[in-house]
Amino acid sequence: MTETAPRPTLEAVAARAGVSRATVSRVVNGADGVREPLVERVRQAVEELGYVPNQAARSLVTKRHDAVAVVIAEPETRVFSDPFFAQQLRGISKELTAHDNQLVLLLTEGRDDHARVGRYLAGGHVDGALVFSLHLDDPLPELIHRAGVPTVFGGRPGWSDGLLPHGCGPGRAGATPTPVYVDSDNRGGAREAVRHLAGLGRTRIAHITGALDQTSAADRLDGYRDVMVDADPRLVAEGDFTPGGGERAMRELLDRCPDLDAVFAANDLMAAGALRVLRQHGRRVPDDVAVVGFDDMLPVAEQTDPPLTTVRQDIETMGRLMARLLLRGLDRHATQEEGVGGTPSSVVLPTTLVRRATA
Amino acid sequence: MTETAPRPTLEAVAARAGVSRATVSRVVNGADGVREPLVERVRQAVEELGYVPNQAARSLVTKRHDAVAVVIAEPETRVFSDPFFAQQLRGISKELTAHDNQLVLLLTEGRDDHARVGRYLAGGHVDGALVFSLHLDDPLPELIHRAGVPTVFGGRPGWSDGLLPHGCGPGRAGATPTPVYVDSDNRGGAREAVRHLAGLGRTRIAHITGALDQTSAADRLDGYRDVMVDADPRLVAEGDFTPGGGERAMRELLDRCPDLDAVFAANDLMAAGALRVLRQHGRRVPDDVAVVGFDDMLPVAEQTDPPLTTVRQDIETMGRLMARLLLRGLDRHATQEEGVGGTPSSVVLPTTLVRRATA
DNA sequence: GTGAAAGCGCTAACAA
DNA sequence: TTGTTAGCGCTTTCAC
Repeated sequence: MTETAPRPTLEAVAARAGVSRATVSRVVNGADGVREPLVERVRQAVEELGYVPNQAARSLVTKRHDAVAVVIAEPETRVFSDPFFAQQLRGISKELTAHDNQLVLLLTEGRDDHARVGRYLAGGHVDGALVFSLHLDDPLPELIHRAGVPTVFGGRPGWSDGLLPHGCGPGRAGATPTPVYVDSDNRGGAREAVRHLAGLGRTRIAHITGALDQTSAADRLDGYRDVMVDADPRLVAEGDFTPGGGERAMRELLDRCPDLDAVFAANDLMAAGALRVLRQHGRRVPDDVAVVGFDDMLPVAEQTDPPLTTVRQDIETMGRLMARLLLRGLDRHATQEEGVGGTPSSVVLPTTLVRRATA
Repeated sequence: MTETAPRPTLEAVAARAGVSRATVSRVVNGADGVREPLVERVRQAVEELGYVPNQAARSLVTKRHDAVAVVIAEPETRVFSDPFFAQQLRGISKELTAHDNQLVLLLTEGRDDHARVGRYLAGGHVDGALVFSLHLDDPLPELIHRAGVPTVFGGRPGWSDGLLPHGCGPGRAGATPTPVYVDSDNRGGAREAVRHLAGLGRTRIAHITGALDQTSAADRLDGYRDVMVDADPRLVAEGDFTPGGGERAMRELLDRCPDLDAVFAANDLMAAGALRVLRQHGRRVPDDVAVVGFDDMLPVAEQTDPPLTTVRQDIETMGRLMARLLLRGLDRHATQEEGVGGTPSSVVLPTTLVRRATA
């Protein structure tokens, strides 16, 4: 299994190079003010001994970890099957590695996991956290808040309209924090989708919602209602952002309102499920029923039959932005220039309609 | 973004409870030998202060981290779209959390990432590593070896037949390590698949390989050849374990050998791709062409049309086993009982043929 | 420019 | 049973 020979320490390098620990530290950390020949000697000693700094020791004094946790409140099965997360993580990962930060992925399914994640964050393994796919009444924000870890949320948290859900923990933190988040203009995007369908002359426009305990789903529903002011409530069916959920919802809708002529699904995965059901029921798309999705997840939207018209949000950019916001906040923190660049605040990104063949 | 109030230390708790740091440490770590009333006082102080141990400080002295890295040598896009990884991670995750270990996921795409991962592992953030999806000539094993981190591989590493690829690093480690790995009986499973097809009376049996720089793909090809001793070499097309690769390979095969009557694909994803191409070309499955996959990835194998006959390997169990082997090894290490339970050694799991409709 | 020394927060001998 | 003490490996003043 590989043996664990004791790793060389700063001390060892210093001895070998014939200098003090302080000098080695300076060289290793790229501080200037060390004369060239010494630098060379130290470099060589480091090389020869295969020295790598012990991060625990370093963190103990610097209180930095150069690591950021990404917390996703979904079961593995979803995280690893919904391309949404892949894209978001890709964006985050790029930004973090560009700034030499490690990404630590934490998935939380159940209650036990929450406790574990809380301990991990509070244990000071990471400098900050990126949290997404929050659900209503999720204990996570409270936990994170108590852990005192700087955080940026992906998607507007459900409790942003006031206080944290369960009151503040002992000792930690002062005022109720204003959450910093990155989100798409879900409501606006939904409006655009539904208006597009209406512009096509459709009047019986149905909506398949996402999991309504997430703000993204609720916001898209609101957008739908903005346009369909007095819509038949039976035209709305609740989904859960999964293909299976989309199928179920579509069947339900077809059952309740056989005369529907359009469907706006809250994401592409559900739209794909809906398309399958429509085909099974002999409805032609877009002739009989027009369909619009949300996300523009390329591997999904381009592969459906026919290719999916959808609302595009730049997910990778959202990820990048989350990471950037967090790192900037950490920086600001470190350099004490509170308020110079201004406290980072939330960002809402615009969406665009991508026309393909389903509407 | 949340403020960072200084966290309370052991010292603070001790002061508040009116005991020594040692006692607090004992209580916090669940050591017995502390009298009940004191335990109570300490517990309360911990609670009141919201104390959480500083892991960096703890690791510095214990040299334990209760964290394990999972290293996957694939781009995010694949990791997050191939259910194989999801299942494996699920198994690993279950086993690790059962033993109170954190899972740290490290994805490595390119050369830069390798260096970063190497630094991370050598930096002593984790007690061990679980590595999979290794490719031939991957610098990872060498890096990990130099980092001196106990490791269990998922799938037999390509260099197991002798030494490490590039010679040993400076200072670290002694003898060439025998890699510990968990794998399926890829060759045996492939043989069974092909024999099954032969048993159906098929004679022009083609094979779509996986990425041949991975031992799993090479082993499955070997199994195919074991049965198809003097097969037409044109019956073998190279794929890459992705659906797109399966489609390409299938087209190639159809082009080269229009008379083929069966296909064994090295995984389900490629089999699904092959099925699509066969349908496009008007071949009926299994009447004209019988198809067998590998993996028995339920969300794939059961959803294909018709449902896929395939070689089942229990991926989640593989993951669990990898984690268990690693943890056991770490334990052994810690308790010095070298050799008592025997050094953990590799495991090869059996496969079974699952008959559905394609063969 | 370089080194000596203090101390980050914790655990683990060892004493009491 | 509890407290005292000595580091773990590193960074960082502060002298030289």
